[in-house]
Amino acid sequence: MPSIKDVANLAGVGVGTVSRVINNHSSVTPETQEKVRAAIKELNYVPNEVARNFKMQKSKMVALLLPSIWHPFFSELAYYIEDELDREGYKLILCNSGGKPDKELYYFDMLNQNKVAGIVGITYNNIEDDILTDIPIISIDRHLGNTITCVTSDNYTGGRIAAGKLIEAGAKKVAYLGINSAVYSEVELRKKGFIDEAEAQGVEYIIYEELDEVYTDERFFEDFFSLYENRDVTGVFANTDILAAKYIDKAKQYGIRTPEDVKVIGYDGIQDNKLFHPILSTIRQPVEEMARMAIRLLLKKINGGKIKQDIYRIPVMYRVGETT
Amino acid sequence: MPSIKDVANLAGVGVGTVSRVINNHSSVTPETQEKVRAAIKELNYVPNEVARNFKMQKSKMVALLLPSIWHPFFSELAYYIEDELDREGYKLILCNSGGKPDKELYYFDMLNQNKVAGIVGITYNNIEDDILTDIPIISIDRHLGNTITCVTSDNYTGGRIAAGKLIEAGAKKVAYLGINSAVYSEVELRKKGFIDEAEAQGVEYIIYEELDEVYTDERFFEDFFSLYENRDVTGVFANTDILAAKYIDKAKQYGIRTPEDVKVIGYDGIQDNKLFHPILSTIRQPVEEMARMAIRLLLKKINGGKIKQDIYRIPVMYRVGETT
DNA sequence: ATAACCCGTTGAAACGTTTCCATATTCATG
DNA sequence: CATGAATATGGAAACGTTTCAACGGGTTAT
Repeated sequence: MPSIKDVANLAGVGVGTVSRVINNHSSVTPETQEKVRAAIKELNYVPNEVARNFKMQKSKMVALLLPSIWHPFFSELAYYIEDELDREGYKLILCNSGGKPDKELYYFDMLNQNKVAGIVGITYNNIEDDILTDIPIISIDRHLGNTITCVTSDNYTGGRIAAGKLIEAGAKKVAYLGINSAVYSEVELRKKGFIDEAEAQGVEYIIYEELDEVYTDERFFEDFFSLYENRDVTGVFANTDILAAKYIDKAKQYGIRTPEDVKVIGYDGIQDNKLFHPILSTIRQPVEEMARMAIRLLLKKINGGKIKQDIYRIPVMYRVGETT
Repeated sequence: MPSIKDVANLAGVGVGTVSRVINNHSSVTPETQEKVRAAIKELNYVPNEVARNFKMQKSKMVALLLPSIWHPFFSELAYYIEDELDREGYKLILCNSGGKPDKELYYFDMLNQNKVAGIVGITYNNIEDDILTDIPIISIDRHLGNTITCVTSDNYTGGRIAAGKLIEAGAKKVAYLGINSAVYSEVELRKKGFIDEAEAQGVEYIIYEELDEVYTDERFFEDFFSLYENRDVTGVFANTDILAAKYIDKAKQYGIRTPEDVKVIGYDGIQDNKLFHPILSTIRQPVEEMARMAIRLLLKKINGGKIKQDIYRIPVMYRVGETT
């Protein structure tokens, strides 16, 4: 494997000159450039990126740390993140934490050792400031503390729209269904928007949540349907699409039909084709914009730029399906 | 950021000793070890993995090159691949080629420069031998040439099972539906198995394919349904789940009901919950086994091991859904 | 004619590891 | 006690790149 030195020798120039030709830094005369390029071609030389990273003490690698790439929301996000990174010449390292705090810490440690240029973190715990010495980090969909810039969808407005659309579709009593991990604070805004809209319109509402994931889905829904005051709910806003689909499935077992008896709206917009039913009415997160925005902000940080806001909220859209 | 030298100085030992303690290579007395560990702790030293990679002329990074992580089949695969790699202390670089040959080459080039330890390639073109100087590579689901070891599901048996199950479910005339890229040779076996089983059972069959992707889905199905000889098909084996779902959707528009009028079986098994309908009857690819097998083989290659077979076929399973 | 300057170029130093050879120490053996 | 073997440690070299101080030669200004 030829090195820059071999190129320099063959071309009859110094290594510095070769380096400057490769990176076209300062000026090199056209003749010299030609000689160098010829030598590169002849030797089939390719720059050793690892050596470069080492010398520069930084790499063009960005890590994406998320619970599971298997989840369709995250895989879509990852797709756009990789695309945006690639446009800027960065590589993506993928890390599945499984949502486990210790695995997240383990990965932070590893990324630290590997001197990645930056991290996009979709974590379930707060990130301690002292974990990351000086690696820029952006979070998506989770507000992790004021030091870390966060890109998220406009959860509050999403909640308001959801309530509004349910009511518009004829719901007289609406319910918010949520399963959250405790530190996942940003999602609370979906609830808040929902409540505010229901109250603004004077419609009765219920909040039904499971925060600590001690319940199984089974128990969660069993309890919901057995509670007397939930009997006359005619509009349901589930805080994720998956939860909405689970609700619809369970409801059917109780003889409650969607959308005839109850209107349902989810959140995320993970269905990207119309092949499987029910097609959920949902608050669509602008995944592509979130991904690209996150990367642009991250690269700005990497390049020493200052970022003004600490939360960027991208507008959501209501997407009508078969469940309202 | 402290280096190994700082640790050595503080501990009052040589750099070699520190290195040996970190990697516990040859013997170091317990006392010396203790001194070194204390110094490491005090300085908050973490080994610089980039420098190590540089010196060793190899990294613990493996690249996964695939058309799109967004596709549920690939995202499941990626999940298990990352998991298996992580167990062995390897990191995963994710590359979406979009199925574009030039992007694939571009990535190969990049990975070459970055001296990744190995590549899992799910590509749409044949990989030229000369592209990869000496990076071990494994392909999944695509047989790319005899030099490259391939892990795949047992496509032939899958095809036979599909035909068998359709006939068992009462189909009198069966059809194979396929959309393939031309070099994607391994999938041909699904067709071959299908044909062999239909012939073995003496059942009439049709092969309906689109190889070059010049048709839109629209045209593909329009032509299928308008062909006279396709009218009495009562069993359809689509070579992917997505294609099966599209077929069912289109068929409905023509007044053909599934499974009443036609039984449908897909291939892949991408649905991992029972929330969306129709739940496809399908030939389930053993994604997890394929992923782990691929990584185990790749790591074996990386560590200089010899691999006996050049194709590893993992058994498939028939998973019954609502469409047969 | 000399000084000052500019431009293109050179090559050594440095980045943080691992490895290997040399040296120092310990220990067992005769 | 002398010798040799085994064990423990130190430190220089090397990996391939970038960068920077220094240099040479040509041009311009004085």
